[in-house]
Amino acid sequence: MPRPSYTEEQIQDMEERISAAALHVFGREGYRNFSLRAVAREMGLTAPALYRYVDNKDQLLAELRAEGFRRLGEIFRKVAESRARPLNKGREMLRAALDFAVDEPDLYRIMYELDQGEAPAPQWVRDDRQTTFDAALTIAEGFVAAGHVDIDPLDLVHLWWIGLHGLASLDLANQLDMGRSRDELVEPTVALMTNTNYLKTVKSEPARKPKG
Amino acid sequence: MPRPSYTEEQIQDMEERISAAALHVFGREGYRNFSLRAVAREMGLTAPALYRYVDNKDQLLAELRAEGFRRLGEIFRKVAESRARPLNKGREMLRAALDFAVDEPDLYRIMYELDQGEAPAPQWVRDDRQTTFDAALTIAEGFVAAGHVDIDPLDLVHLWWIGLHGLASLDLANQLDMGRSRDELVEPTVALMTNTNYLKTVKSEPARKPKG
DNA sequence: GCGTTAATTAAACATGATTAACTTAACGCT
DNA sequence: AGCGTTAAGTTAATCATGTTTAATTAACGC
Repeated sequence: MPRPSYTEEQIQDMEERISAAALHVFGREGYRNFSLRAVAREMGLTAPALYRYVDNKDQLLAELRAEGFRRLGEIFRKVAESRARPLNKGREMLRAALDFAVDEPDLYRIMYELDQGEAPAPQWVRDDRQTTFDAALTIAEGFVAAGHVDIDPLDLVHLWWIGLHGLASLDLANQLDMGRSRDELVEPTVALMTNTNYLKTVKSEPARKPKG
Repeated sequence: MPRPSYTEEQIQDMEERISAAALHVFGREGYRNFSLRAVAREMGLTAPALYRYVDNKDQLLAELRAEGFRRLGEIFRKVAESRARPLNKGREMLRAALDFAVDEPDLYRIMYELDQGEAPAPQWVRDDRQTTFDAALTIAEGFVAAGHVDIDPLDLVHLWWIGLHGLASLDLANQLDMGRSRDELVEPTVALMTNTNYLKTVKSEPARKPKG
């Protein structure tokens, strides 16, 4: 006899509309001025109404972050399933991830600039991240298995991740204004990260004691 | 006959106390909860009092950012002036910068996570950043001049910067929880960034068309 | 103590996150 | 049609924030 709750579809639709609006607001207002009220305004609602679908601001951002990782994972999986040679799969993956950062700067920012020291990401976000990472790891394993390099695949993904994120992050932070642009750096970075000579010797470097 | 203004020293002292308090608060509260009022409380003042020394919140953060770049530049210059061989200078620089990020995580975060898309850094901050970058460039030039690699020094510093920031940033964002820790990645990263075989071939890689 | 002006505070305003209380709308039932 | 029930949404309220304006206090030379 009571008014029925929204169906699962309706709720999901609502959540998607909120995500879309949030992303839109984030892109327009930036990190500092991103507010739930603005998201609500964007949707023609009042802010408290959002609380029926979102626990709080952090959770909404976490939602977006998880979605970002999922999308990136999808991209990785597509590369992994392509019939390119392992060497090129590695390179394509790096380029694709950089493209993702350029195409979805807001999403990328949310993915990586959020839990900096503050509350760590909730487990379900980490799970999505792990899945994405695993897809990349698969590609690295193929790369190593093809005999291109002599390195633990897990080390290799990490190095890829570092190069990838370093370039993407500096670019999005508008710090690449010192003589070389992102476009000029993509290929050198990709080359460095997948240069087989380079990587073969990484392991044989004499160990240095860390720090002081 | 009127009460005299603070001397230059007093003002500078005040500014330093504000910076110190701000950094302290930032470290304690994180980015999201960093507030001028908290800084004022920390100093036993009220928030409006700060406005005599600081234009606004953004400017205070910009101040900290500039100081961060200056400190990092000091570190680079020390390495540059050491009598190590050019190859090792490059490696020491990378390690020193990573140490800096670990020792001053708050400063590092402010340096790189701030003007993400929003208002770009004011010119005086960029100037300090440029000076720091130039110090690193000097080291890269020595590295190249020593014949270790065949690459434009400007490209090389950028690659260094990318690797450096990639690792530091992922670490500070608490994202290195997927099998390899920061400590385990420092040396492989440094090695990759200064491996002479690796870099010699970067230039000769066939160019790929960027993006789509 | 007095006048003057710097340093600081108290008050105020606008915006934000979040919660609580209220209103409205949509159903099943009679 | 009207009632009971409950979901969805709104309004009102609380508290923290950045920032500005109007006091207030403090330190000096006289």
